[in-house]
Amino acid sequence: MRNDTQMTATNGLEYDSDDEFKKDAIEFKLRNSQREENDDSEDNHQETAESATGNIDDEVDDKPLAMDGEEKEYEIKTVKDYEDTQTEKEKPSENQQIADGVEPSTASTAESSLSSTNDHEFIKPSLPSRSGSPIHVYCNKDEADEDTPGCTQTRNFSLFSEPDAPAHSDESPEGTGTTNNDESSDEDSDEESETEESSSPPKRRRMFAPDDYREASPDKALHTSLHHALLGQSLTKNGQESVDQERVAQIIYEATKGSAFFLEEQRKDQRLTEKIEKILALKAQLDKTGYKRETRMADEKLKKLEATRDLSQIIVQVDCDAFYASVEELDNPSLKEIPFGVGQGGFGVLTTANYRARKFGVRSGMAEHVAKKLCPQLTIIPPDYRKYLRKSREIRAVLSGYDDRLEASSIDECYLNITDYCEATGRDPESVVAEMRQKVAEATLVTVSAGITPNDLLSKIASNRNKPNGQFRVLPTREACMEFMAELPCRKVPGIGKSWERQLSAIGIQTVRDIYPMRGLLEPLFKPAMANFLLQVYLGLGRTNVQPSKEYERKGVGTERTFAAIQGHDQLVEKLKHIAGGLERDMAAAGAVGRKLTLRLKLTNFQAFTRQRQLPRAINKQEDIVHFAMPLLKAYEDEFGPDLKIRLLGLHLNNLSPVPTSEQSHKPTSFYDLGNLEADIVKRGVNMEMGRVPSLPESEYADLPPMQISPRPVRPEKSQPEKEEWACPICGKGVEADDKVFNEHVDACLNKDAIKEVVRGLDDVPKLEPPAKDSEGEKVIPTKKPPSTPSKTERKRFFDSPTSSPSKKRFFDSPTSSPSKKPSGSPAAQRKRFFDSPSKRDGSPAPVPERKRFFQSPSDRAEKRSRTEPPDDDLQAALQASLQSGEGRLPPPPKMLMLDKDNVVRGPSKSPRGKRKREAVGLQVAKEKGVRGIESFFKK
DNA sequence: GCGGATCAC
DNA sequence: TATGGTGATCCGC
Repeated sequence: MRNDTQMTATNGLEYDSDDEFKKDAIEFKLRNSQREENDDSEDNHQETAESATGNIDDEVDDKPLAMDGEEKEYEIKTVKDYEDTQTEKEKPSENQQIADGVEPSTASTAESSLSSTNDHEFIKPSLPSRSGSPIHVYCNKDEADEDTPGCTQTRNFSLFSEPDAPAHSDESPEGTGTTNNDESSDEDSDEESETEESSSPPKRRRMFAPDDYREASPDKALHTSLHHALLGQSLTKNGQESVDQERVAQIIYEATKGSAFFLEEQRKDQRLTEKIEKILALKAQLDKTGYKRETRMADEKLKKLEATRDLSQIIVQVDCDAFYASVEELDNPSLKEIPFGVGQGGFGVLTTANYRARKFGVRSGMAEHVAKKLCPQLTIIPPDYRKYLRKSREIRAVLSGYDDRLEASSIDECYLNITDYCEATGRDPESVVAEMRQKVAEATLVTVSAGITPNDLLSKIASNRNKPNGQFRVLPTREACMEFMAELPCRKVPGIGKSWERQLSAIGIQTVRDIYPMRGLLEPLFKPAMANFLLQVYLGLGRTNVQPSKEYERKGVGTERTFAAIQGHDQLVEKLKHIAGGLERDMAAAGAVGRKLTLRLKLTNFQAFTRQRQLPRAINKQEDIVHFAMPLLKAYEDEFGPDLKIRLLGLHLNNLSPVPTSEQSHKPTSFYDLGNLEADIVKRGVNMEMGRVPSLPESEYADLPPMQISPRPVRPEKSQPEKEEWACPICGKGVEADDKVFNEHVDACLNKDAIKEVVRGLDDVPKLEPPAKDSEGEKVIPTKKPPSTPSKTERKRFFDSPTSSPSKKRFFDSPTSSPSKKPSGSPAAQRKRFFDSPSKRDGSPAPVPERKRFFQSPSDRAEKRSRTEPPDDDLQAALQASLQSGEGRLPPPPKMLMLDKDNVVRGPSKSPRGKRKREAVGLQVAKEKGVRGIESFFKK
């Protein structure tokens, strides 16, 4: 029954539709359009246009890099489909509780066999330390992974089957010389993973060990590491599981090789390699001298952290499946049958790709030209952020029925605390979430995945576990949480990216479980913050407070743009003014002024630099920005000379404080006086009438509500008259300094007809009454709001702002963390932010930070972009501007060395920075002059 | 405090 | 021909 629904005909890639996007879409019409992506003729080397570019013809092949039972997946689920499958699958299992007894060993054996048989020697075959404690399994469905104790998962419909096993086994490596050997053992591993596919954790089919380079020859090391680096950060995303990553890596490598971008990646990778070598040296030393004391200290730390564990909350993370792609498919169902990505086409990067495209190894964040090599028939359609935003709000409207204080962490992700809801309704979390997802699917036709656990960290990871269209629960027990984390490859942990993955791998930490034996080394080898973070990860701790994003304080506002290389004072200044203009708009929208200005630029060789200065006064106007930025620019010009050639320029303002109200409320000059999101939308509407909205370079937070900006003298705050009033960003009037009162007032302002009219339906989180009213017609979801108990409500009101993007900071901010941490924010923020203490949760009214105000900010970057945008000049910038979102982001770190080493050092300043910069110049100049030997250039 | 790096999305 | 933008944190110096 899994494939029933679909079976898509893959051919006829031609757009049959007349959809609007067709016009604008930049499509890379597949050359062999008649070819099915499934074409099995293995040896078809595409001799398509790519050949022009040479090199990789032999490696490329039009067939997907994975071929398993693909076809079924991509169908967009209709409500009907949903219901059908839903009933059969979920029904029976719901609530079914298969308790207990599965020996943990099940999992560990499966896992170890997996890792040991796999091609990666780098995965420790170890994993001995398994708490022998009995664990119980709580499964909902047949395919539930029995190896994940304490967890339950549900997949409602099988349209999206688990990524099946890869089938490419045979034609493995071959490819290019460098990388294969060591990894070539993967034939068998493929087999293995095939059979064990259903087993444990997310596939760990990484083809390149981040650090096995150490065992390889230098040359090979370079390639191995670099390949891995070039795979990009969305490697771990869904839809990639069955892809032959090695081949993908090879193609990417070939397509990238030699470019400026590539060279910079190499440089970065080399720096990291050196850093790791130092770490290893230190480790060797510690191994010799022993580190028992450190281990003891780590144990102490663990004990303290353990004491902060809070299992009382039910935190749900909801994540849309291939969001942008899904929305596009809704508009144009024919897209379901072809591999496509959302991007500007031609020379940008993809913001997302549908599952069909992912089969080819295409991922978000990937350069479009590279994606095209991986999948010649890939169609690229331009993004329509308004559309996504609308859909996003529809989804939130449904979700808000379960937690009206949900936290939107991005356009397609939300955190909810459904503790109250479950309590009030007496329902079980899983059925609640299943229902929630179903309602979302019915109302919006978009499927979402969810993670149900005691905290945000676990939920974030869990929601990915059974994606797409599935849910996964980790029971609120210490054992379940730890087991869940234990088997996880570190890279899956939010906060651990490419760099940390390599560093950890280097000292033998591949999975979270491996952290424990190394606990004593963490602090000495890494920094306290990271050490602390890792211990929390090991314990499976995370934050349990969920609150509207707007309650987080904003720290800075910035604008930057990439463009065709420019050079020369005049051009630089002109560009600077342009960027400053954009920043002024963003600042206006943010209702802020800043006292620290940062100028950032990227040379044509991709090396980036920043320089900042404190300002004599807070500013937010283009004129001032340009004025104060000029010296910074000048400094660069002086340093680099007339050869300074850049591809990106950016300006950022930090140390924000709200625009003086006097100033603020009296300038009806622009839409921004409305001071918020809605204003932007209004403006956008205007733009709309004039035609296409300039590519909104959306980014994830596009839809985030305004954040707060504390009044500046946050720190000292002496003379601050007690906060009796807060200024309403809309009407400018002072309002009682009470969260509730204030927000109500703001809401009221926002509801004013004029604005409301235009913006209707676009509220951050639409009110509950008319939930899905305008959604696809029929089904109106009666998302009745759960009667929230006062006490819990109080919990939610907790305001202790984690000063920042909650998702990041929390990691390094342990409850017990060192006192040193700067409270960045009002003193009130000094309190622990991320781990609510039980007492707080239970009602103590959140202490309101001093003079907290509700200032709007360009929370919605999409919109910001839309207004800010392409003042003619750079079309390119506009294109570039449109970016990523729904999914991954850019390529990661890199690897090997190249020039330098030695030389370069000469010259006056020996400061590392100076050194680097000169090197940069040298490179740039050398390149321009066609100088071959960098050394010689410098020496002369 | 600054500049570089890393990370998320 | 040719790899984004925004915001935030941490680290080394």
